[in-house]
Amino acid sequence: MTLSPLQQEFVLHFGEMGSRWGINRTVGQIYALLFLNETPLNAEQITGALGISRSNTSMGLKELQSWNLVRLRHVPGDRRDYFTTPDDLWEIVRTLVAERRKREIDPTLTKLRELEMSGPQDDPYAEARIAELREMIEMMTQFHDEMSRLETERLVQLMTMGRKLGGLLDRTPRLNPFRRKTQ
Amino acid sequence: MTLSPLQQEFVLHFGEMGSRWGINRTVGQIYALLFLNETPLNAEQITGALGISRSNTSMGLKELQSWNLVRLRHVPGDRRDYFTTPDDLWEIVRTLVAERRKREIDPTLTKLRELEMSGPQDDPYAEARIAELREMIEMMTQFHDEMSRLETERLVQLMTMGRKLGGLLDRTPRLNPFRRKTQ
DNA sequence: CGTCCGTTTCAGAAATTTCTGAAACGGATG
DNA sequence: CATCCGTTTCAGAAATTTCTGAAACGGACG
Repeated sequence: MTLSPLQQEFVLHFGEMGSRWGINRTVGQIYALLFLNETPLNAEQITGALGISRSNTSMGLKELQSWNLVRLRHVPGDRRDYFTTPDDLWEIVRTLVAERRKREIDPTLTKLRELEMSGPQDDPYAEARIAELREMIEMMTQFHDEMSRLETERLVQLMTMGRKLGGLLDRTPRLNPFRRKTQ
Repeated sequence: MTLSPLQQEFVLHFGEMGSRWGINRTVGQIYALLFLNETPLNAEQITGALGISRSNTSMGLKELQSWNLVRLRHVPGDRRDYFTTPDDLWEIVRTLVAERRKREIDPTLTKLRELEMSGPQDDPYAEARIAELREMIEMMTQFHDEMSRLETERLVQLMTMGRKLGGLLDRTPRLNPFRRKTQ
């Protein structure tokens, strides 16, 4: 497996961005490589293409699997594991958002609820701040839950509506009985 | 400055989450501390409360300022810098999203455009994949641009509408001339 | 202009994360 | 049940990130 200059550059970029994205360089590179390849790759091919150790590849693939970012494939008559990324970019984004929420938001929401459970602590400002934060996070996660139920087509439709969404609120009185401005 | 048990636990949690959020422990802790305190704190107070070095505090504050996550205040007759977080949680979220986009998305969007600029590379699948990715990111960043123009109240309104948004698409034919299903 | 009070910088130390090679593991097959 | 082929684990090495203390800096004030 040798990489085209295009693949090379893309892979290196994903490697560099890896740490900002909460994964490491290798994981970023492996993902990039799979993303650009139509045919699934096995661990040996990945190892060769990226010039990393076999065990590093194994770790990286495990990590990507824990993120649900890769699909495992099997080739008839070959018992090695082959990996790809989903074709559908929207599916990838959904997964990414869901997994980041799981790792970055949910533990904090749990912690905030715990802190509230442990009763008044004689620090009214902090308590209010924590409650407020919990409420906001709940609102956002609930919104996310509902958006993730939408079919992709609907989601895209909403996104492309863009600014019109704001105006829409005024035009749908039945759904928005408490709007501030009358038209 | 001594912390209440509530503050203590909140601060430690933010410290632990820091690395998942793309900041480090200290930065997370400083932010948490400021978040829970109504009155602004100076670097010395932060240093004492968290038991870290003065220079570490300085670095952390610099980092938080680069994220636009803290506000600088001055107390009359005192030339030390005092810091707080904005009161408005929505403002905080807006900032967070904007900054993460700047760090995690924009560089990649730039890179993708560069790769496309460098012309056909005799790797049609990779090229198509890159173009597709760029288009999706553009759609999402554009959507973000438009959402960030909305007043907070509107945003909250949209979020609490939740699932109704999906159905809404069918009921607004003027804004959605290409919808698939007729009611 | 020198002192005082606070902030920032920076080089090295400490801690953490990532990566490797070797060994253990596993399960299909003859 | 031994061998073969591939995967996973793991302890130590390497790299990176974070943190510290000391020194440099800066600007207000007498």
